Amino acid sequence: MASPHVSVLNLHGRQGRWRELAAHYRLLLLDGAFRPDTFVFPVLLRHCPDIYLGEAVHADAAKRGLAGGADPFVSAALVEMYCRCAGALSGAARQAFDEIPTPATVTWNAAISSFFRAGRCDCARSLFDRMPCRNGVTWSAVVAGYTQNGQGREALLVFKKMVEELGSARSSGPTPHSVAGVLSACVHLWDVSFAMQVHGYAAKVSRYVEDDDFVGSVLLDAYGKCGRVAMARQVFDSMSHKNVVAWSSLMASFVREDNPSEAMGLFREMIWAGAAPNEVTLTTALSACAHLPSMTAGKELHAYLFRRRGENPDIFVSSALIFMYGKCRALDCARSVFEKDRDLLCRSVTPLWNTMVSGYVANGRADDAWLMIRSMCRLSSGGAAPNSITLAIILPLCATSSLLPLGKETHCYAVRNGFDRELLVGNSLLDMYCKCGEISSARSQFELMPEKNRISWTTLIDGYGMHGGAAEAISLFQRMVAEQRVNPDPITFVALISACSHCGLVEEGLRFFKEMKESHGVLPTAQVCASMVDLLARAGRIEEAKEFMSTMPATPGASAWGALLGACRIHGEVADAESTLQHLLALEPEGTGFRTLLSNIYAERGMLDQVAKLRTAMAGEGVVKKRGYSWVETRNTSF
DNA sequence: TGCCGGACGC
Repeated sequence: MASPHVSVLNLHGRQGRWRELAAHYRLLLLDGAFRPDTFVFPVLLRHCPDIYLGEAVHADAAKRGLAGGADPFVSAALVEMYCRCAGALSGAARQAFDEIPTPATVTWNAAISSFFRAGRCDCARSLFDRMPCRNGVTWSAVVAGYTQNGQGREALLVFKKMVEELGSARSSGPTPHSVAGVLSACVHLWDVSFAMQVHGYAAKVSRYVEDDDFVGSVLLDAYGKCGRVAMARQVFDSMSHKNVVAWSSLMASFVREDNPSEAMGLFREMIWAGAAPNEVTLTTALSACAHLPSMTAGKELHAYLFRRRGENPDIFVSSALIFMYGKCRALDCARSVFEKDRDLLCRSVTPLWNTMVSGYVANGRADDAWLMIRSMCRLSSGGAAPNSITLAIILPLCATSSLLPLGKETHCYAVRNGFDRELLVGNSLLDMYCKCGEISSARSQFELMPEKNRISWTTLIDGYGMHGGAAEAISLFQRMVAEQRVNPDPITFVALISACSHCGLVEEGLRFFKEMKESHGVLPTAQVCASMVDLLARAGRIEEAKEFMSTMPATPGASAWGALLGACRIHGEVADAESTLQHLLALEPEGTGFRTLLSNIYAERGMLDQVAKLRTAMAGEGVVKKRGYSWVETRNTSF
């Protein structure tokens, strides 16, 4: 008669209330008729919060003759508990598994998943390889396990192995779980062609994509995240039942590809279709309003939220609301949402503070951002501890205003709290030191980083380029290629070619452009082409730059023409400057900087009539040049 | 009555 007790214990466990669970268990023990059995111990083990209590439960189970492999379910739960509570350091989990004389398939599966959750891919794999009889759950557990541990390539290999062993018979073929799992791996790897293969394979052997809304939503999410929104839309349209995840995911894809109005259109379509949006959908819709940006649509959503939830805010939704108001330059509205929801949310609300700070940063209100940071640190007055995201928001502020002392103070905070070892913070520190001109500090920060990605390398290459260190930039790039841990992307080449450009190393720049396509498989973007135009034109090879622009793979944009105009100024090429300006004005009619640049070219050549004509024309069109300003700091006050 | 999969913010 264990079932009613198990339900009560499970209820407490699912709500994370171990103390109540343990109290209920002790109460049950007082009843002489109660015998803890094979159903009770797994519940106790699954929910116990730490290794000490876990060992106590283990001892209790042993006393009642249920441990040591006597019961397969208890043994599986012991494996799970030791993995969860002792993590990667304990052999107890492995020992608990080895004690089971003949594990059932579910026991193998549970143990494999537990090892993956503890990050012990090696143990999970050795169990998988030793398993006498695998089922569909086994394969999907291994695919998901590798994906969750960041080993997407391994997940793909296991999926391929599964297809080979099971064939494509519907009865024994891929389960919906394994298809969904491998698609997550494709997203991690950004491997859209494998996702397409999985799609084709699933379509051949089943109707999962159309009939299983879970698989459909994972597939459309994979396409969306890999930048194939049109394909995501096709999958969405083919789904016979569109669940809330499918709607939200497609909306998010539109926002990601900078098409927020399409996302809002989809949101309205969803409401008309009678589907109910949840917190995630609303967060995504708010994000679309922020990207438009549309205060009207955002306010409508705010009103809808208020009617719907009353006074119960959700941290994601509140954060999105603050972000939306910040993007609409309505910082007072953002601040009032922040003040109210910060008090209503009883949990840690650091993300809310972060969003508010980033709103001030995005609107150029650096002083307000710093005031918030200071009050965050005063936890006694209702602040929240700054985390690594906070640091990534404020470090660029130290860089743009060249507030090096504040940057260093932030660096110290990061070191004291262990955030400096995180990639995001490490890259932000690197960028801050580069922009503040402390290139040697940037270098030591780079060398100290335990983990580096493409952004780390590119940031430092760009930093050397900005400070005339083309030789260091080139040797750093060569080291990046030699180490083969990360691949360069178009941005890396922009940094590298710009470094060559600033030092007049035209031939090297041309060589890197050639290598980019031929050796690294990186396709030139508009930005890369603009840096090539800059390279040639800045060195006075204006004709070659123009020739490059007429043959370059991307259509020349404002940055390419702007680079040409800048070079015309250096080399006093008035006629070229005039024709270049016409192209720029066609692309950006509102641009005032370019016209000012041309007027400076006239002025430097003594062509004062032309200067006057241009200035009059600008005034006639109502074009006003933004006033430039510089930033000075003395005794902690900025001017 | 236990094993595997999904969407959102800073």
